Amino acid sequence: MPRAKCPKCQITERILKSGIIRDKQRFYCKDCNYHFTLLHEGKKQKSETKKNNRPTSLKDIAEAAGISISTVSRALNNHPDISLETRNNIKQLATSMDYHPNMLAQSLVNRSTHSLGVIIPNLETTFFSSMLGGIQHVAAQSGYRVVICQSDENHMTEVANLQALMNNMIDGLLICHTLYTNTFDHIKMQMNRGIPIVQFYRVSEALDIPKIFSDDENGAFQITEHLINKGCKKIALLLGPKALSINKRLNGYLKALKMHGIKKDETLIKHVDFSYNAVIGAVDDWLNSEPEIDAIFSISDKCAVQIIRHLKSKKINIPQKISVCGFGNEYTGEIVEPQLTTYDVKTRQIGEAAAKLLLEQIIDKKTKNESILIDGEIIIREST
Amino acid sequence: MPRAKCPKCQITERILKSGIIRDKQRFYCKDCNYHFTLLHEGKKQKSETKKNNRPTSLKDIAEAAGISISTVSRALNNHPDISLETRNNIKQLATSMDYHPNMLAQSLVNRSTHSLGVIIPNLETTFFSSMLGGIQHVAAQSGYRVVICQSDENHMTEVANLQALMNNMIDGLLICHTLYTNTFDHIKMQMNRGIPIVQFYRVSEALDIPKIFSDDENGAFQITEHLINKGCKKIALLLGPKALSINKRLNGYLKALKMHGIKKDETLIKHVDFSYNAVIGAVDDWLNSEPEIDAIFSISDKCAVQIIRHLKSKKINIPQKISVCGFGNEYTGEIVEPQLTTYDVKTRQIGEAAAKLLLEQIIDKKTKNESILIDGEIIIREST
DNA sequence: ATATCTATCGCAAACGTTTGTGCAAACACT
DNA sequence: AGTGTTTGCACAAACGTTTGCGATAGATAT
Repeated sequence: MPRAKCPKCQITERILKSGIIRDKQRFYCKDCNYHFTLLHEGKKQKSETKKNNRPTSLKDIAEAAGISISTVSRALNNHPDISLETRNNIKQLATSMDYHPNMLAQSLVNRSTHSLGVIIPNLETTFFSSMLGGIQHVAAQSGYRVVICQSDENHMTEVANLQALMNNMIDGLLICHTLYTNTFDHIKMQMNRGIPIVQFYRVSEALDIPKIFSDDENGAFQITEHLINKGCKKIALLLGPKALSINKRLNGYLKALKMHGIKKDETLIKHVDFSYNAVIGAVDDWLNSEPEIDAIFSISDKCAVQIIRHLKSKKINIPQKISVCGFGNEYTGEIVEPQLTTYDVKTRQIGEAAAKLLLEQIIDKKTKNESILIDGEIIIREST
Repeated sequence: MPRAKCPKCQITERILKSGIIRDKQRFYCKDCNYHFTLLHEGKKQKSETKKNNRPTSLKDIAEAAGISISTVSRALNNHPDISLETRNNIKQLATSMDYHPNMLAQSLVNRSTHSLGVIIPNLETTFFSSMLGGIQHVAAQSGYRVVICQSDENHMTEVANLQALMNNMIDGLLICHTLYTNTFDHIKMQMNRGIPIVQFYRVSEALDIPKIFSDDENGAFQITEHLINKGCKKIALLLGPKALSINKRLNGYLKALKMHGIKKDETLIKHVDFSYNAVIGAVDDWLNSEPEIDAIFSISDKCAVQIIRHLKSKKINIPQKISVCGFGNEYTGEIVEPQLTTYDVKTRQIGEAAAKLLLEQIIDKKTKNESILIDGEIIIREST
C-alpha cells in the first residue's frame, strides 16, 4: 500500500499507483482525480527558479518589449520588414538582456549545425595532428567548427564514433580509417543520409565517395629507387600490420625492385605493429640473418628514428653500412643524427584539401565525387 | 510595376509588392487576397520530395504504426509504461525504417549536448596535442564528444571561439589560454551562464574557476638549481613573449639564483616570440656578449633543440662549454644529440585531470572550485 | 476624397524530441 | 456485480528558433 499523499486533496487514502515515470512511482488520487509522482520537498521552488536560471530567449525579449517573437527574430536578423527604429531598440534590449541565440534551436530549424566531424586514428602523432591542423584551419575560415573523434586505431571505436556523429550533429564528415578497417559497411550505411563524407589519407576504393590521398605507391617507389641508386641491393622493408588493406607502399617497393632487376626476397619484408619491441626485433632478425642487408626502409618515420638509434647503439655506421629511410617526414627525422631520408606526405595539405572538398559539397549541395591526389616529395638527407 | 502573376487567379494585374522575404520580392494579389513570393518553376515538386529526403522521425514511425509519437518515444527508451509487445514491435519497425534519433532535438529538450568544448592555442604541437589526447580519452570514457577550437595563439580568435562554443553547443568548456591573453573579461562574461569552465595549463588566478596546472615555478627552479649544481654561473634564460602574464618560470629561475647567491643579470634574460630567427638571434647575442655564458635555459623544448643544433653548428661543445636545458619534455628532446635535459610537465595527465574535473562538475552539477597541481619531473640527460 | 500601395508587425506552423498528465480498458478481489 | 488496482497508451505542452502568410494603419497617388 503506497503511503503517498495527494498534493491536491492532501488525502493519503484512495491513492493508487499508476505506472512508473523516470524510475519514480507514479500515483493517482481517486478522490480528486489527479495524477502525480512523489516529489521531494521544495519542488515548487525549483519550478520558480528554473525560469530564472535559463538564458534569455527570444520570448523573453518579446515579452519585455511587448512585441511578438517573430518580430524580435527578424529584427535581430536584419530582416527588411522591420523598421530601423524597432530594430535598433530590440537590438539594444537584446544586448542589455545578454541574449545569445540558442544554436541548437537554430540548427534544428535550419537543418545545419555549421560543424564538421572528423574521425582520425590518433591526434597525438604529428603525422595526423598536422592533417587536423589543416582541416581546422580551412574549416575556421568558412566559419565551421570541428568535432574531433579519435578512433585509437580501433575499428569498433571508429564505427561507434561514426554513429554518434552522424545523428544530426554535423553537416559533413572527414574520415581517416583505422589501420584495421577492412570492411566499410558502416560507411555505406551512412552514405544515403544526405550528409557528405570525404575520406582522407587512408582511403578505400571500395567506397564511391570523394577521397584525398597521397600517392604512397609512388613515394615508396621513389624511396626504393633512391636506395637502389645509392648502390643498395638488399633492401629490407618494414611494414605495418598485415591487416592493413591500404598497403600501396609494398607495391611501390616491389615495382622499384622489378624495374631495376632485383628479385623479391620474402625474408626482407616484415610486418609489425608499431611497438618498439616489434620494430627492434625485426631489425635484429635482419641483422643476424645471412644475406647482409644494406638498407632499411621503414614505412613510418617514428620507427625509422628508433631504428637509427638502435643501429647507432650497435656501432653500425649509417649510411656506410646500412642506409635507413622513413616515410612521412616528421620533425624528428630532421633532428636525429644522421638526419633521416624520408618522403614528405604533405599531411597538412591533405587535411586542407579534404576540408575544402567537403565544404564545397556542403555549401554547393552537390554530390561531387572527386578524388584528389596530393603529390609528395622525397627528402634526401644524411641517412642514405 | 511588378509583372508578377498570381499563382491562384493567374492574373498579372492588381498585383502589388508587399515587403521582401529572404531577399525575394514578396507580392500580394488584391484580387484573390493572396500573398506570395516569386517562385521559380517546380516549387511544388520540392515540397513533395522534401518529406522523402528527410531522415525518419518519431512521427514517421508513429504514423506507420498507427500509434502516438509519445508511445514510440517511450518504447524506444524502454519506458515501463509500454508493453513488451508494442515495445518490440516499435523497435523492430524503427530499425527497419532506419531510424536514428535527432540529437539536436534531444539536446534542445534535455538541455545537454553531451559534448565538451576545448579551446587550445595549437593542436599540432605535441605539447598541446598530448593534453588533447588526455582530454579526449577521458571524455570518451564518459560518452562525451569533444569539440575542439584552435586559437592559434591569437587572443581575438580565443574570444571568438569562446562565443561560438558557449551558445548551447557544449555542456562544459576546457580552455588553455593564448600566450597573449592578459584580460579575462570574455571568460567572466560566460561564467554565469551555467556552463562550467575549467582552465588548464595556462591558467589565471584572476578567475574564480577550477584550474589544472603544473608547478612551472618549481620546475624552473629545479632546472636552474640543477644547472647551478653542475657548476654553471652564467645561466641565460630564454623566455616567451613578454605579454605572457603567466610567467612563473622566471620566478623559479630567480628563486634558484637567489638561493644560491648568484646575482640577477638582466642581460641574461631575453623575451622572444618563438620564431627561429628570434631564438637564434638571442643566442648569438649571448655568445657575443662579454660575460661568457655557461648555460642556456629555454622555456620551450622546441627552442632548446634549435639551440642545440645551432651551438653544434658553431662547434660549441655541449655541455662542456655550454649546458642547455629545455622545458616540456617533448619527444624531440630525446632524439637530439646530445639528448636534452628538460622538465616533464606531464601534459597528458593535465589533460586527463582537466577533463575529469569538468565532467565531475557537469555530472554532479556542483560548482566546484578545485585547483589541482600536477607534479612534473626533471629529466636529466646529456645536455647538462 | 477615394483608391491603391507600402511599411511594419503578429499569428502560427514547423523542426524532432521528452514528459507530465489524463483516461479507457483490463484485471483482481471481494 | 461491484469495487479497487493496474496496464497501456494518447494528448499536449514544452525546448528556442525560423518563416510563410495575414493583416492593419498610415502614405501616396489619382
